[in-house]
Amino acid sequence: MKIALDSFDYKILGILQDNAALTNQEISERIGLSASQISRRRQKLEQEGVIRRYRADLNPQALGLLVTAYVGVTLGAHSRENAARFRTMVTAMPEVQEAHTMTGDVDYILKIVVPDLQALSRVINDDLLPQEAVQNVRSSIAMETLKDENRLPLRSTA
Amino acid sequence: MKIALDSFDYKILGILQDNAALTNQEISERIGLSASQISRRRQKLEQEGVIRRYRADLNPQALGLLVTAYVGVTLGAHSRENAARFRTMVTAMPEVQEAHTMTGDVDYILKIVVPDLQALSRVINDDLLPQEAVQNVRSSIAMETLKDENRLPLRSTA
DNA sequence: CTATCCAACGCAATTTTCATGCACACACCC
DNA sequence: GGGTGTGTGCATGAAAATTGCGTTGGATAG
Repeated sequence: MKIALDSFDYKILGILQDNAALTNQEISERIGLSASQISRRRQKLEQEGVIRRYRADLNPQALGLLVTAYVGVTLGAHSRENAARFRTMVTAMPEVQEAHTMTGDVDYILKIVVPDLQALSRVINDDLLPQEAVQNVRSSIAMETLKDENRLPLRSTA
Repeated sequence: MKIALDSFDYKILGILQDNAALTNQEISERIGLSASQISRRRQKLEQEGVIRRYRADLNPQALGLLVTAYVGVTLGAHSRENAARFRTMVTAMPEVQEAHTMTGDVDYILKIVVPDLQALSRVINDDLLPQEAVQNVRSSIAMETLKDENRLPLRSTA
């Protein structure tokens, strides 16, 4: 199933990506399309899976989550089961916001958000390092976040 | 101004963080508080800045954004202006989802999302490397994303 | 122990927003 | 030229959010 999006769809996505609290009427006024059409197009986009869901974007500072860190994990040449266990574990850890397998010298990169450095240390020493599969862990702490919008770049063409 | 949150607030935040499309009535049923109170508490949380905004979470695959990369940037010992220019530039680049200044041997980590490897190469060679301040760039590509929910870990206490 | 106060609560009424049936317009194909 | 299909705006009915209001419960002071 091919998904065809026109420029109205892109405009709607671009707006909703920044502010999903706008009413269809407000979106309507910004892009010059009736509110009912906005509604129908949104339904389509949701059904097609282009819009995965709607989320509240919380302020980490206000919640006492002051430390963001990127942790590079290297796995040893271990059993498939241990590696699988590592992935399951990491996926289930609430402090881990993102986890990717990477090309290059590091196998995994984890984005971790915690209240303070002590909590980071706990996560690394108690949760990550004890795992069989883990050979090495290198963490780097974000001192200042310049940008963290997780806004996808929508191609302007079409 | 100290922000005091009780367990109802945490429950609301936890739910909205996963699904902001739920009605107050539905949230009400899940946590045992009337819909009108959910509404009032949400207003308070929004006003206090705990809830920053509501966003549509888009599917990168469906939009042809197939490549996620983490790029570590090292700055040379250059002028303050060049460094500032770098930060401005990076903040304005749509492909850059996140940008953090880091502790350790790398000055910045950028999370970049692009359609393909060619586009990544373009970003690095045309946008990043030509900058005065930039000394070195090392990129690592995400082969598989295990987790990318950007869900903050809300402390269960209180 | 009781009176008072204040914040939080639920209910119900109001207002806003959403969803959909319907008729029309435009483009494309036969 | 006529028919078909997709997309559109308008208007209506349904659903949801918001808010006024009276009440409740817990803390504090007398």
